This record gives sequence, C-alpha cells and structure tokens, in this order.
Amino acid sequence: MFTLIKKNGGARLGRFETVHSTVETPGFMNVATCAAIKGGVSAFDLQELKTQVMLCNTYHLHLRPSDTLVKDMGGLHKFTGWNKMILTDSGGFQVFSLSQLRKIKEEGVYFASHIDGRRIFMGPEESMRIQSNLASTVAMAFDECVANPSTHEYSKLAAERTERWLWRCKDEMERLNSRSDTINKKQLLFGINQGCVYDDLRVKNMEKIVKLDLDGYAIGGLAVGETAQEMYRIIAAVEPYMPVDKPRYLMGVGKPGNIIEGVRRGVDLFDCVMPSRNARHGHLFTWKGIINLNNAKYDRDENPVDETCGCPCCKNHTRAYLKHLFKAEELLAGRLAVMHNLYFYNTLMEKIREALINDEFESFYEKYSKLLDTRI
RNA sequence: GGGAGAGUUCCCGAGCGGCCAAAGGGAGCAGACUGUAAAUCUGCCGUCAACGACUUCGGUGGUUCGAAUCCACCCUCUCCCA
Repeated sequence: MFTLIKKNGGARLGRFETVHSTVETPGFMNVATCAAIKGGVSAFDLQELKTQVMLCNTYHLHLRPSDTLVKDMGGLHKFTGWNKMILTDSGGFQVFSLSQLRKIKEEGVYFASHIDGRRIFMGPEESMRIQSNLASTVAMAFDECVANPSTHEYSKLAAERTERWLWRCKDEMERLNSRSDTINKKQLLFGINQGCVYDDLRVKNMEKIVKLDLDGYAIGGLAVGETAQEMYRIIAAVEPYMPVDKPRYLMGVGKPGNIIEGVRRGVDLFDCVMPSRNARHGHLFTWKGIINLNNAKYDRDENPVDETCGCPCCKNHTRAYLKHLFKAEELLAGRLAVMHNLYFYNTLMEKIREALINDEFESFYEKYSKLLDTRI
C-alpha cells in the first residue's frame, strides 16, 4: 500500500508498505541481478548501506540457478538472506539488451541463453511463474523495451503488444497468488509504460495500462539512447496520467542528476546499475562530483573518497589506498567502491526525503542536480 | 681456455634488406558505462614547430640506391665442455 505524504511542487514524499518492509520514497533500489550485488557485497552489508530494496532479475535467475531451485530454497528472501523488499525485473529489459540473441513473437520471446546458447522461451505467463517462484515482493510486468531510435510504427506495435502482455501478466499473477503452494501470495505487480520517445504513444499506453489497476506503475524504455531532455519530457508528459496513490518507478535511471530530475517530475522509485558498475570501474560518486580513482592524481591522496561520507570505505580508508587496490586488481577495491557508491545513492535518496520533509526540495535541486554528475 | 646462442622502443617479445617508429602482450595515461551477456569496453602510448620532419632496434665501422635485418671488430649476458 502506497501513501503519498506530501509534495514539493511535482516531487513526492511517500511510504510504500509491503509484506516484507516499508519503503520510504523517493527511494533507490540496489541492483542485484543474479541475487547478488556485484562487487562482493552481501545482504548483511546492505544493512549498513541504508539499502531499502534489492532488485533481482527473472531472466538471469531462471537460467541460473533456476527459479524452481530458488523456490525449493524458500524463495529469494531466504536464499539471499535479505528480509526487506525485493523487486524482480521481468526479463523485459533482456528483450532489449540481448537483441542479438532473441526473436519476439506475440506469444513471447525466444532467447538463446547468454550462458550456454540453449534456447529458451519467455512470455508473460512464464515471467510471472518465475517471479512467483522467486517470491519477490514486487513482480514487474513482462514488457518489450524498444531500442532508441525506433520508428513510430514499430514503437506503436511494440507498445500495444506490451499492453496485451500486461493483461496476461495480471491474469497469471492473480492465478499464482491464489495457489496454495505459492510462497508470497501477496506478490504485487507493477505495469510498465512504453512507447519509445513518442509522447502520443506514451500517453495512450499509460491511459490503457492504468485501467488495469495494478499495484504500481513504471516508466520503462528510457535511458536507452535518447537524450536526457527527451527523457524528462516523456516523464512529464506521462506523469499526469499516472495514479496518485500508486508508486511510480522510473526503470534503470540513473545518474544522480537524472534521479533528482525524476523526483522533481513525480517519480518515487529508481534503480540503476550505475553505482555498482561504475564503482567496479573506479568511478566514485561524491558530494562534490564524480572522481575516477584510477587517475594518477590520487596516488598520494590521504583523504577519504568523500570527507562527509559515513560509509565503511570512507570511515576507514584513503583514496590513495583505494587507488592502489584498483591498480593491484584486488577484489577489495570493487567491494569497497561498490559499498561507497550504494551508500552514496541511498544517502542521496535520504537527503531528498529530508529536503521534502523540510519543504526545501527546490533548493536541494538547485544545489545538486548538476553538481553531482560533474567530473572532478 | 674451447664451443653454442643472445642483445629491439618503460618491461616481455615479434620482426631478419625496402610495405618498420617497428606486430602482440604487459605496464603507464585518459575516456566510456543508466530495468548488468560488463571486475568490461575504447582511445593514447619515441620526439617535435606533428596529413610532415627528426632520432631509435648493444657499440663502432663497413656493404647497399636503401639496414633492426648482411659483413667485420668490440662490449655485455646465457648455456655447454675443460
């Protein structure tokens, strides 16, 4: 159940109560595609990183270790040791990112496994069944995320197919939630808005999927090649059509600045691989901008990554040490850097919420929306 | 003392008369990364007034229109025999 607490302009402060935990929004979901945060960060580490939600992937976990195994192990919460909200992505994004390895049909998508080339099929029903087995808190609809650029004609076709898939997702989820052997019988389902960069398709699609009265709504298919300005325009175009009393999730976004812009336009939830992936590549977020720890200038830097940061890495280590770990290819480098970046993102969301509570979001926006994405 | 082999740009290592400023690694330097086929990928990596010029392949001298590549001597290293 979602409660809208207050607004600052378009920005929303809210609370999303689920069977596993209550999520304060705006919130950032930490990506753990294969049921693990890449970089060697465990569920027990997430406790001290202010993590609220873990995000896992249907496609990846179906292939390995298999959703039936996870079900036999008691579901993702028991399996990973994470007891708060888990959102599972549907595999829809893989329709986009594994474009060389798949074929899309009305019934669903035929993939070649990226692990061993084995042919697999996934449609709305399969995705729901897998996510039900995984027993996440929130399941995402199985959608098609089209590449950018795509023609208006194709984007329309894909968005309408995604709508039809959504009906099937809803039916299957209701069926699964009523089964006695389902682990999480209160599994929620979020619908996903598509339509590429075309406002008319986006709005029409949103109007249709809202009628299904799902537990939340996501804006998908963004940050896949269009400009940031186009992305903001689409969010603004579609937002008036989204239910006020349901969480809104901007999928796969993004840079700190993108998130602040998203919040300003009424988005409640975000996720992105950027903090974890970039961390593994030595790019660290700070309250003064982004640093690349691989740069020679940090060789003898005695400061922590960020002086104001309370993460385990900043409390214990210098930039010089972390830089050394990266150059020496020590696993510890990735672990510490990922912990820092996730803590940074989670703290960013916390500060956004504080700003909203204090009715200071606009000044927060002015201060940080550009600064945090700047390289220093 | 006798015999065999080797010395290439920061390192390893190809090249063995012109297409060589010299393959390929590594290191170094920088960049990218947005619902993770990513602990990945890309670029630069002799010098300069730089679509050209200059100096480099242990040293010196030679052969040749032309040499990292051929010859002579020298220096250094490795291995084998005494």
